[in-house]
Amino acid sequence: MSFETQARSLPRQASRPVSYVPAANVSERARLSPQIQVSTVIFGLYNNKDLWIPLVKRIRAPYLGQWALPGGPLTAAETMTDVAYRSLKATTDLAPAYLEQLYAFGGLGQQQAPRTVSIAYWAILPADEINQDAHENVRWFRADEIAELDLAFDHNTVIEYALWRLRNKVEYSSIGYDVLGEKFTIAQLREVYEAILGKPIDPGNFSRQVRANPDLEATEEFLTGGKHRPPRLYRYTGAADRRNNGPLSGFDQ
Amino acid sequence: MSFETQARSLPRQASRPVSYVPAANVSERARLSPQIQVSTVIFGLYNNKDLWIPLVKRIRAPYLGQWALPGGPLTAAETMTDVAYRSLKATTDLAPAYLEQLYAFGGLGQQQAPRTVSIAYWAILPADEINQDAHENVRWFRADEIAELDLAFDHNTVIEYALWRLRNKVEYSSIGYDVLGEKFTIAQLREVYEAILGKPIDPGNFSRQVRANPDLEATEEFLTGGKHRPPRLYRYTGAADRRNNGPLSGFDQ
DNA sequence: CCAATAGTGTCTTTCAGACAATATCCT
DNA sequence: AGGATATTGTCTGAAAGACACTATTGG
Repeated sequence: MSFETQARSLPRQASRPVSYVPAANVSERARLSPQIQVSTVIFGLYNNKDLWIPLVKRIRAPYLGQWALPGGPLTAAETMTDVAYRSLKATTDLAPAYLEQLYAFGGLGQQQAPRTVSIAYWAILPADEINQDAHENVRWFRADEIAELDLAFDHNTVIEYALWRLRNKVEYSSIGYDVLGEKFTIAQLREVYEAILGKPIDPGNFSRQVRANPDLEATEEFLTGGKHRPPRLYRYTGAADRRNNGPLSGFDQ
Repeated sequence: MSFETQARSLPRQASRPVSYVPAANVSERARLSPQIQVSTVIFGLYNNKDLWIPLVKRIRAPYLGQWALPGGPLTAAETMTDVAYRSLKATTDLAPAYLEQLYAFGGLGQQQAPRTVSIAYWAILPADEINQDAHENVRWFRADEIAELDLAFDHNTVIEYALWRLRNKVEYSSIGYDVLGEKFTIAQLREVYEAILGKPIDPGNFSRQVRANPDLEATEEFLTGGKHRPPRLYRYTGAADRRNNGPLSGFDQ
């Protein structure tokens, strides 16, 4: 059986074999190879209500004076997550509840010399307190308002993509639990989801769905102090599971 | 209302503010910054039946003589996809039906000097013919058999992750259509899915589900020649939609 | 007619979501 | 008691999957 096919979504080029890409010697490679930069989109849940992102004001060219993602250059002795943690600490003083690589950006046509490849990470901070005034040259912005700003480099795109990934991921991974403390109420978890997704969720349905997860363990404690029926506290017992990042779970780069 | 929380999944460090990561001067950066390598996991559908991946035999240290993903160094004048396309051409002579970035790998502890960051891409080839003997030092392996090999670098991990992404993505993106020609039968599309997912799919249910997609247009042509009722040919009219890569669709890096 | 695949019908189960009803605390 | 949120109950509709059945060709 033979089915003829025609056009393709990408042009098919018939050409003679090209030999395997040759390697340059070390000094030539140093001249040719772009620099590597690590940037991090940091999501903070302020009062469990809204999503905020800290940006840093550029203090040198290019894009001097514009807002940019925190980050720094990758040196030979560090992993990329080392650099990501370092810029997290420099801008927020907090350790993230979750950190993962987003994408490697490295188009040409940037206003930069030497040419730079930027590895973007995204992180989410624990949900209690975030000090919005800790550091100079750092300002927190609501995630939804950033689209209106004109950021340095292609950082508008990076943030838009990070937000998309976060909102997708909260639905099927454990980051909702990572953001909370050891014990939490279903309503607190729901607030995290609502803040990330930016929309209200039916409390009854949410409670049922979430409690169907065998990794969620009911404690015998209840949270008192509200002027209503006290909600039960739960604990998340799920292992670092494959769903978060597939075969890359726990892979520290 | 105040909910006390305790432990976290990652340790919280209270520490004094760290100043923003300083930039080194250009010559120092060249010394410190790792080299950038682009590698590509190429998926080929041989006879629409199985998934195959081409590997290249290393002809220099490190890992001399072991199988590795095709790739090459990133130079200042190229985009990363340029390099990916180039290694595609060098190993298969075919243009891919789909190409996307996978992950940036750059852990320490590699047997390499200078330290290297490797940007991995994955690609899938159109589904008709694949010449398995075109190039020297290139050999095609069944995707499922590669786990038993001992590849160079961390390429076993890279391939495992690429396979995971491909299998996830075929369910909700348009790559199934991208692999086929302009007109195709539902059975051909099903074979692509079966090859990628590695399991049989019920023909009746698959047909219904796929035809529920408004981007699939029935033509008035039928494919004759089989010794059975001739199947109708279909055409995919979907635009490059956001579902493939979220806000990054069409972003060429 | 028979073999083989295309395509349809039907039934079951699962799950998300809307929304009403009940439970239990605080003041 | 009344306010407020927690938690449960019930219903509906969408969608996936199992599987039987009909349709249409070539031989």
